[in-house]
Amino acid sequence: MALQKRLDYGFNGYQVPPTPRAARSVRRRCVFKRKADDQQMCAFDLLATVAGKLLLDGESPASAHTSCGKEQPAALEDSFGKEEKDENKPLEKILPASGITTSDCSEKVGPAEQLVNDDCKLRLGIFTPSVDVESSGFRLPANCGSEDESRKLIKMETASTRNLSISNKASLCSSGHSEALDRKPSALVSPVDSLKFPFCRDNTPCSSFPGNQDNVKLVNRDDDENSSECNEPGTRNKAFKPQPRVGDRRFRKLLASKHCKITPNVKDDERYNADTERCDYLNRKNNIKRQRSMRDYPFKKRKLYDCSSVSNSEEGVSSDGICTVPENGTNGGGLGPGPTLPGAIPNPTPAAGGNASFHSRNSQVKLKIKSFRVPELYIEIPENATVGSLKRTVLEAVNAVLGGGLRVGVLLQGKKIRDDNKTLLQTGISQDNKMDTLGFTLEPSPTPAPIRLYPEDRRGQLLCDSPQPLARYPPTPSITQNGGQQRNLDTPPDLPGTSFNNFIESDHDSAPSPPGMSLQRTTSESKALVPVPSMKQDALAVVPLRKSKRSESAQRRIRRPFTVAEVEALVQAVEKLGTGRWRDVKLRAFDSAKHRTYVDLKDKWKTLVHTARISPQQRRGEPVPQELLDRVLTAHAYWSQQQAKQQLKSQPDTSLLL
DNA sequence: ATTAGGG
DNA sequence: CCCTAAT
Repeated sequence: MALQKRLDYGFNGYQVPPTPRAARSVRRRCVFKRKADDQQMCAFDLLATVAGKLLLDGESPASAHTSCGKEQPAALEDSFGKEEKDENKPLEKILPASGITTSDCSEKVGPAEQLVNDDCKLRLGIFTPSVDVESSGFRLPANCGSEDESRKLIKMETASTRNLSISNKASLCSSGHSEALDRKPSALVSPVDSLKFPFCRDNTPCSSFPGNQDNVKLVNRDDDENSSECNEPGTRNKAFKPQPRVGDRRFRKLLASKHCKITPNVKDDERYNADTERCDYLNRKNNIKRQRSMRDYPFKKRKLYDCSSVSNSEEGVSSDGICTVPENGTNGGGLGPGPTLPGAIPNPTPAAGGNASFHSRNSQVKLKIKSFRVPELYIEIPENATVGSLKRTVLEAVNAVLGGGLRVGVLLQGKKIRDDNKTLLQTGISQDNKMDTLGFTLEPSPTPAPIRLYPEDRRGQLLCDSPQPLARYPPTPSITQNGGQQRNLDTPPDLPGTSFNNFIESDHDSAPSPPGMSLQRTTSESKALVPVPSMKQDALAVVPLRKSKRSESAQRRIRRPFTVAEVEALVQAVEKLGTGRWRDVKLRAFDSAKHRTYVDLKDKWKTLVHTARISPQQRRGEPVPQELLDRVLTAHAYWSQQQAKQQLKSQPDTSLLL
């Protein structure tokens, strides 16, 4: 690196040590650095600050953009709005023209900066597809006092994102109440206004199975090698792992969920926070649904997956006591575990001093969150890296942030509302005149056990103090996750923008984004956002130091569920070759799928056989056509028999003896 | 390097 | 998917 010049996209966050794999990869490096003074903060803090402006319905129709452009996800956009198409082109070649420069980014970023020579910061913005309010808006049943207007539609505009000055975050964090901090826009921001990340992409690498005949070979572009190294498990930053699960789900829901209803019931929130373990299922489900809907989002949650696994271990280890407990303490006293139906009327949560009377009426407040913007990311990448790698790097960075576990904060008139138990009415959110000042922020979720960099940090208190999001989007109750079939009607998993995971995962494909989704530049950034100090970040920040048992050794490979096409290829190959010849099967049908080893195929077959034997209701993951499963059983039976015969022949003695 | 099977 | 044992 000494010789190499790096671009540093700023994200005031954490540093992510290159994973072994990344290290090996000469091509690029991704390093997240956090500012020196910001060491203890978690990147998430910064990133996640998002503010939203709520507009009353109809207030500014123009602002509601629902169209979705087709852009590549994570496409690097130069300042001119022109997208660099050649991913293989070295950055240095395009940078000058693109406005991304290596020029002067003088700010020191912190300890890590030794690695960095030049810092160029790009602002990253993430845009969620606008969601139709009607169908997708969040509904917040609120107890309404005087006015019974049944519903207010609120459109939330993208809030502007700003960099938080982190200097005194300590105070910020600890102070229990929100102060609107004022942040100054970071000087680091490069000319590049923002990178846009469409949430809605529909690239499906998915392969329709090509060959119908005998030799089916999957053309798998899923090469590990080519795909971003960053995405590779090994490359993945472990630092981020801790938060993923919860955040993942939550985030997804926040972003995309249509039909999400949020009940004011705080308790629900709490409950949801607690459940971090179902992410996998959720993800899986999402994938499935997605496919069913014909929208294959290429990105799978590869990273998240890894992250979670790692993080978990970390969590367990972390001694801070920061708990993994999501947020209980303060408000949610006893959240009943039982799932609350979305439509259920929230129990009035008597906040201290709250007006119990209010809850008698429920007015619905509809909110539409058009997009969230991710504040700043620092990315370090070699100058000669390709655009494609840059994209992946950015994607990874964003993913790390988003997938790390987010929670939502609610700001009203610049103040953070910490009491989750208050009703919208009580806080004034339901009042029209205050809608404008309503903002949402994304904050790192405290849930994942953070690993702290500095032992002495005051993280503990911070965590405790952390504000409770007013309206957190409740993840679908366990129902959804368990029964593959049954899902909450209110939360269709399929939304394009919904799964961030997917987004992240697909490094290779750059399919066109699904119609309807657009990336728009947020013009409103300037307004609306209220500064939110990030506090719990500490937890996140910790990550870098963590040494997981695994960290040193090879990392677990990313989970890559077999697609139906792959299954078909496998079945076909096995039908022909039989079981026990996995190497041949691999060569025959998965020769190009570098990430599928013969062991994987063997394992898959094993699971397929199992899957075929269990009832459809018990099956999880992407549904495999019954027809294929039947073939699996047939082939399995046949080859098992063959095998038996073989053995019989080879060892007649045995039979004789018996 | 493969195969088989348990975890 | 991982890990191991046995080939």
